[in-house]
Amino acid sequence: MSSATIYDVAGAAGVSLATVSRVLNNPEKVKEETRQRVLKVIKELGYRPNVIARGLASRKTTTVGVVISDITRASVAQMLGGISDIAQKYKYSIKMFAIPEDSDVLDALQNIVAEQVDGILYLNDELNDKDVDLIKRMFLDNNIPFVFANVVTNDPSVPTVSIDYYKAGYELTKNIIEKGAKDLYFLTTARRYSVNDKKEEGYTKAMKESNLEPKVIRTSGDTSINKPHFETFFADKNVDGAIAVRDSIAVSFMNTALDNGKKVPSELKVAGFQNTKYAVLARPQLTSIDIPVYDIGAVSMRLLTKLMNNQEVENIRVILPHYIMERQTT
Amino acid sequence: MSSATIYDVAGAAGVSLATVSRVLNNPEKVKEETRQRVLKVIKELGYRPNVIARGLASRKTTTVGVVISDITRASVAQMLGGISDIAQKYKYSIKMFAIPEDSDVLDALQNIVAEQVDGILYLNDELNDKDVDLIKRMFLDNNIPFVFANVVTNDPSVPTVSIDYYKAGYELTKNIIEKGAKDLYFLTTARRYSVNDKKEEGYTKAMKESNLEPKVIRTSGDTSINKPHFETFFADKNVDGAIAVRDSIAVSFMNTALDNGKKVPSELKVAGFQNTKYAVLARPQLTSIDIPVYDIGAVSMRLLTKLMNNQEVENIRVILPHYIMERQTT
DNA sequence: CTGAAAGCGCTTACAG
DNA sequence: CTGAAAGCGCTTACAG
Repeated sequence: MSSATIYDVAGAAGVSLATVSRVLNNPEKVKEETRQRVLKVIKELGYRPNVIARGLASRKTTTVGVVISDITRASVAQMLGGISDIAQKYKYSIKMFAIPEDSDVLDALQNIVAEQVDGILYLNDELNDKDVDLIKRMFLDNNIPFVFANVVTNDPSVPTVSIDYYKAGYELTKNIIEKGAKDLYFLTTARRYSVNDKKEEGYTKAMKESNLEPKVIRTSGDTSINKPHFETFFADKNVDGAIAVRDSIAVSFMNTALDNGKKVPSELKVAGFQNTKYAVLARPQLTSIDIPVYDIGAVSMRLLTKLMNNQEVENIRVILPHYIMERQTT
Repeated sequence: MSSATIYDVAGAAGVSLATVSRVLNNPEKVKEETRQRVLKVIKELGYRPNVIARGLASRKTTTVGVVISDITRASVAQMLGGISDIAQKYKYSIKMFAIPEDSDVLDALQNIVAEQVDGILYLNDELNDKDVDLIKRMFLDNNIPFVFANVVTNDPSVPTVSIDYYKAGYELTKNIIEKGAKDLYFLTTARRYSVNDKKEEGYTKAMKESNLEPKVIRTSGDTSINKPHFETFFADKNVDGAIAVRDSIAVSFMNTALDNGKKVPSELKVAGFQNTKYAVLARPQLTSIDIPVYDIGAVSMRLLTKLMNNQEVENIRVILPHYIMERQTT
């Protein structure tokens, strides 16, 4: 039942444990013949090195910590998919850490550091620049490589993979203005954080360029709370367009509009961000900014492997391309 | 920068490292006064035990492996949420293992075992009884506790947490028949596996009880492939009802029906399984079997902790309650 | 209640 | 190219 150890292999192959270790880690240093003999025994015994012992001896765990603040976000699963695929390729394991809502983030991160991960991936959290700075310092103090995935910050020293949210917000707004919207609203989350702020800046810029008044509505990310909020909206406001920071908010807004007799897209144009399944399954199908979520995960993980191995990295702030997926709502 | 070790603490507190270890693991064995002194030093130095060294020495890693075959499934994120919350409560870390599509599952599991996890959670995979049996034997051989979450099997010795899919399928079908559907189809995945097979059995039973002919359509789980498939459907078939094994399939079928001029629910009743956000955001809103996905994750993890600690478990096959969330499509 | 010592299963200079 | 030995940072009988 309990699996074979390196001693068992050494004994059966008639070599020292050091040689077995070399066969696994530095095969070129072992004579071909010996190597084959050891490899044969390894296979026969079904030996797999105990990664914990290896981790302690080598001070490398080949494990990365993935920090997730809100696991229910639609993008998390896809991002994890990208991370996982690349991690597998480079033989890294993934330890997942969900940070509970109202906990001390820095303390939670200390614990993650104590887990001896070789690097940390910090996923699309609702962080502002100050938060990022605090977290960055903590990682630096502990000398642990890190990458922020889908978190934006102005600090040029922070490794980041994301899209240009400012530009995306700008382009999407321009696009909808060109299609005729004038009373174009921007629906964002109540809580302010950098990713959504960037989208909003782009929106505001585009509106002003067209001499239109930016109108920002802050609402809950929770679609079930949105509905009553949106209901009151149509009673007292003129509105012929809406851009929401998430597809789910866009769809929920659109559904309320439809229930209130608005025609989409002729009377009201709607668009979202992320291009999730919601956008495709909605009727009419939702126009949305396509964000390469899987790629953000994959590229982040790739960047982290380079950082962990002290490889030369030309650019630690990667911007991935986005595009407007135009559908029936605009 | 590099954090303090147990030696540093012992030195600063004027005790042996054994005592420091006891303060952490068996505090009742240490004199109050000594304990306080050690605790104070621990806090001052910001000492956190190296979990890798602890794992090697104690042969317990307080880490569980979570095996996920298809991370893009809508339910995975929620299930991970439940798992994570309970794991945190019992101080377990989570290592995530995505099993690549066409890989050798048993070999992948061997690797997970080599990671020295204390237990394994196997998430809602598309497994049949034979697969489950193979996997179970592997875990047993390696003497590692495990729980299958949202996987059903007839083997009474396999710890499982899920809902009664047979009953759910039966009840949902009955419900829709009572509302008048006669040509009621069942849309399931091309690949056969136990969870969907159970739903189908329940459907078939209910249809036969009402002297209606069961009609099962196997289609892709991929909604983008479904559409052309469904298009041909309305050309040559009478259909006044459809139950799909997933919400996304149900919505995609309904949308095609709507495009083909069918009225929902008067001419066609539609229902799905899982009660995801898709069901709520769809128009008309979809009737669906509510599956407590978060709870399945949480209860699985709780069960696993008991198994890992050799606690008495009254029932290793937990069935959680489900209900029919009736909405506008039926 | 506390300490000295062995051991967990590996890696890695250091000799040879 | 290979082996003996130290060490990674802990836990845990065993003495006292």
